Amino acid sequence: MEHAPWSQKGHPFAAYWNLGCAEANAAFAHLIKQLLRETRGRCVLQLAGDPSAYVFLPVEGWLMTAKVDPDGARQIVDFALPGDVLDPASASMAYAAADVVTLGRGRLAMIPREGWQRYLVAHPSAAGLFARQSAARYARMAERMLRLGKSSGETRIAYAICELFLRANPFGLVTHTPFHLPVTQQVLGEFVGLSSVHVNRTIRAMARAGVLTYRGQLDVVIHDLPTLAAMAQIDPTELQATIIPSPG
Amino acid sequence: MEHAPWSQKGHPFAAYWNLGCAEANAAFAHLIKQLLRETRGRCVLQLAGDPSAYVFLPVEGWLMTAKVDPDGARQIVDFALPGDVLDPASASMAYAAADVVTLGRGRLAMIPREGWQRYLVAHPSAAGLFARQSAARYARMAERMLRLGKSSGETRIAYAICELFLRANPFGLVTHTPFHLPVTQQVLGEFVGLSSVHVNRTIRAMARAGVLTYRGQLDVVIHDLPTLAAMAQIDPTELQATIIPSPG
DNA sequence: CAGACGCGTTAACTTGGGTTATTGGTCGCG
DNA sequence: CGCGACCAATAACCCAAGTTAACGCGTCTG
Repeated sequence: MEHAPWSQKGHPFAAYWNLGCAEANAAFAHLIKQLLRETRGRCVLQLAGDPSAYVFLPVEGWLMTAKVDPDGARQIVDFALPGDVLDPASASMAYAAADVVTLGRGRLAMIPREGWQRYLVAHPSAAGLFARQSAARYARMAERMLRLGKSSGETRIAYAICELFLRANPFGLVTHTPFHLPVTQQVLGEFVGLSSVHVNRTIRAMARAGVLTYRGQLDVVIHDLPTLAAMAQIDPTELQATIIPSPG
Repeated sequence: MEHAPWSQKGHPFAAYWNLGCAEANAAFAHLIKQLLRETRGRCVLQLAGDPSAYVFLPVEGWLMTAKVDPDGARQIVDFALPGDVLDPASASMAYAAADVVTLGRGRLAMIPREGWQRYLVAHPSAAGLFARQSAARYARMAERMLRLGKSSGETRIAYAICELFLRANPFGLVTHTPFHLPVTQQVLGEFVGLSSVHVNRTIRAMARAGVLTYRGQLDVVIHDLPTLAAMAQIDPTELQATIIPSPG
């Protein structure tokens, strides 16, 4: 196949949006070609309540959608990993329901919503993939709401790590080898609804129990996936099937 | 306009799915005509993890999507009110991400997912409304995750009542008059992630403060919407615009 | 009609996790 | 190089919400 500008061997992004149809791939490449931009640091792309004209497609690095309450506390609603298409629209479609923020350095495409919708209508295989992504996002949010509402801090954190581990490694459950988790303990706390202090307490306890280790600031090694999965109250294979959209 | 079998004056359901196009309305009526069924009591229509072939459309009464954890604790993920279309699919599309359960007596249509998708492709105005509904659901879940992760019990309960009040009254913010809230305190607790005891404590306190009253078991009268909205940390008009899809 | 059940209500006691504060390490930058 | 910013780590204290238990009421049902 033609080597599209956004394609990269072994990269989740390329695997997701290779639709096995040269025409659709070309249309996709054309859609995002002009729109790639670099990001670094924490950078707000969209504010909740502001007019919303774009969908966001991270190519490298992660995005997050978040909401901030009047006291300044922030809740992360979902992460978008490379290949995910993130539409922050609220019920009115014209305004955003949540903030969109970058995490560290990366590249992303901002695609005008209308262009994106035309692309979906023209390419049913792309529409199918987007529908699977949307269903996956719903399943993830449901799963996380269960943890948020009913589970202990340990379970919430174990679940979050499992989810992000599965999403960051869509091709297999590789343990004993570091995977990159570009979130500080503060951010992890904003994701699971705990203070950063309690995140720290809990992760240290998990490390002491031999479940996982940090290699440097942002790389995690899972030593004992069965125990981690038990803490998270999930079955890894099953969770993968429900929250990871099958590509192409 | 022709009086379709599902149409009913002043009913939210009819307002949502009157697409202002006779052909689309007829196709819609045809789609659900054969599939209406009555429900009563708590009744499980779909189990998480089971094969999922239908989307659910309540016509009278509410549905809920929920997840149950290994200890038997339940978290309600979202409610579906008359006119909402509820697709419980997970990432794989073939299995359900959550349980679907009825609340009390009502009527609903179970539409095979494929038929529903064909209908959306054939009728862009319906697809547009469905997209707005999906965006509204996302906005609601984001808003609720913020409360679930970061807010006090009082705020969560006030928010839940505001959300359901707005959704149950899509045509205006009518206070001082009872509206029907077909959920017990137990269920409300499962919605906001609190024990039923704490839900009771909090609602009694709100009643003592003159914010709202119960008329009978399931009908609520809001006396002081500004205070309730302040407790919920929202602006009612703004919230309405972000979580209620505009009809037709 | 009597029993059982579900629901609302309240009280007494316990605990998980928030809050605040302090220390030390590491990175980026003037 | 030294400063400031950010982050991990840990301790001490406290409170919001969970848990358990008990009682009353309405309603379904055998």
